[in-house]
Amino acid sequence: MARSQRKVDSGSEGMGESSTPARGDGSTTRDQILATATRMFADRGFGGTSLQAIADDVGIKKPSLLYHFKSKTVLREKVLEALLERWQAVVPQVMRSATSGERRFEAALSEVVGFFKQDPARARLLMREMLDRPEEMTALIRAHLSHWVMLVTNTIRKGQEEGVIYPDVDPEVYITQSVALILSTIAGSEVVVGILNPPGENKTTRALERSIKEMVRLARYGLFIHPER
Amino acid sequence: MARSQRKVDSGSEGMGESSTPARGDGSTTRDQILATATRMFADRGFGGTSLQAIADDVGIKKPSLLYHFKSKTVLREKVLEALLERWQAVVPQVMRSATSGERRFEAALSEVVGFFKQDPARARLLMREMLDRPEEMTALIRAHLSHWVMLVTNTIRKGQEEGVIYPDVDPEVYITQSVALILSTIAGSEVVVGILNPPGENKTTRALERSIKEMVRLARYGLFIHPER
DNA sequence: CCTACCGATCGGTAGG
DNA sequence: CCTACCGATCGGTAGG
Repeated sequence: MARSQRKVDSGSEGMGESSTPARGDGSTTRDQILATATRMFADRGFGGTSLQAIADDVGIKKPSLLYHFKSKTVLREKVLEALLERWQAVVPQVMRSATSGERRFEAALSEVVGFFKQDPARARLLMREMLDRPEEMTALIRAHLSHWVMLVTNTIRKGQEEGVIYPDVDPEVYITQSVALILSTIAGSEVVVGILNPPGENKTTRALERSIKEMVRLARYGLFIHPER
Repeated sequence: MARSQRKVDSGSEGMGESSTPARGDGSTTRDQILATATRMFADRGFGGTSLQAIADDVGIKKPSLLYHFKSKTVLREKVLEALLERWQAVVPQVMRSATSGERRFEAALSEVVGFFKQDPARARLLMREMLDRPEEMTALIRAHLSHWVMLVTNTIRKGQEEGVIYPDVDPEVYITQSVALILSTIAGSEVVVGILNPPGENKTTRALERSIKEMVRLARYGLFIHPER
């Protein structure tokens, strides 16, 4: 079960900040804790993950973990912060793609899909937070995503004025639905793949690609009056 | 916090089966436990719900709960069974609606939506199970839903041959996506409503209706070549 | 970053 | 359906 059992030989030279002790692979203990916690919270949920399990996987003792994050709640907050930071990094690229036109729309969409496909734990984690703490999640989205939502909303409205997007699309709702679709496609991929693949072999990636393709199609056909084929 | 604190005065007349002691409202203790467990598992997750909390809410002691369900795992299984039984009850009606045509498609869709809207805990519960136990969930879906999925798949294929449904729709995947869309719309409604409604007032139902309407539109426009307006 | 330890709570059992 | 109780594990602290 342990992830990196190697003992850290540098234990007491007394001058490095303990939050950034050098590792062979360049990752700090703090980063390792965040990475493990992200994965475990996504897989088993916050309540279903013990600090002990995280500490074991990182290869430290529980009190050491609590030195880096002073409570389990703080750890959860930091995990979410790290996730949202990574998201903020891809937003500009998404926005550049989304400014207009169907081809660009598709590029923007696959940018978002890529963000979650690159690390499916992100999708599962966000979904769990939505279920576990809807109020906090709402606040978080308002703080970090409302600007993005507004921009996309405006782009859709422009498309409606130009007559290329269905006039009865509800832009804001459309966006939330699209994101929900992406999240559940990635987060639920294990189940969907299991349904698509007859009991026997599991061509996981194939079924996932098939799932993503249909999702993008659904998003496009629901938006553009004359979707390109 | 307690739901029904009233003491059951009939404690020892010695002849009724303990699994069906009469209640004023006609529900057995067993049913009350199932109902409370369903709601709590949906709200806080299986791991986040203690048997103590369920027992408190029902108004009995924990060991009494374990008399009705011999372990927490068994309780979870029975909760899911009860949910799937209710689902099986609406399937015939859905199928009758879905046999052909756009109007009928819409009726079938709103039948499914109604099932979850009637008790949103169902959507949250299924979503959590998908995240917590993907393998068991896959098996459960295969056992209880594969027949339904096959029928809808065939209906879509027929529509494609008749030229009313886009030929590039992937029927099986389309169905899973639609269900995912319904589930996340209902299960995530609290968050979505929070996003749609500016910080102040919360016209919950209005925003939810708006969300459901757009969801149905998305499903229709993604399926039919010339959607009726 | 560790050892040693805490009170609280967990799911579950014995026995009536 | 209850009282009484179990060992295990939980998040967290003291102190180094």
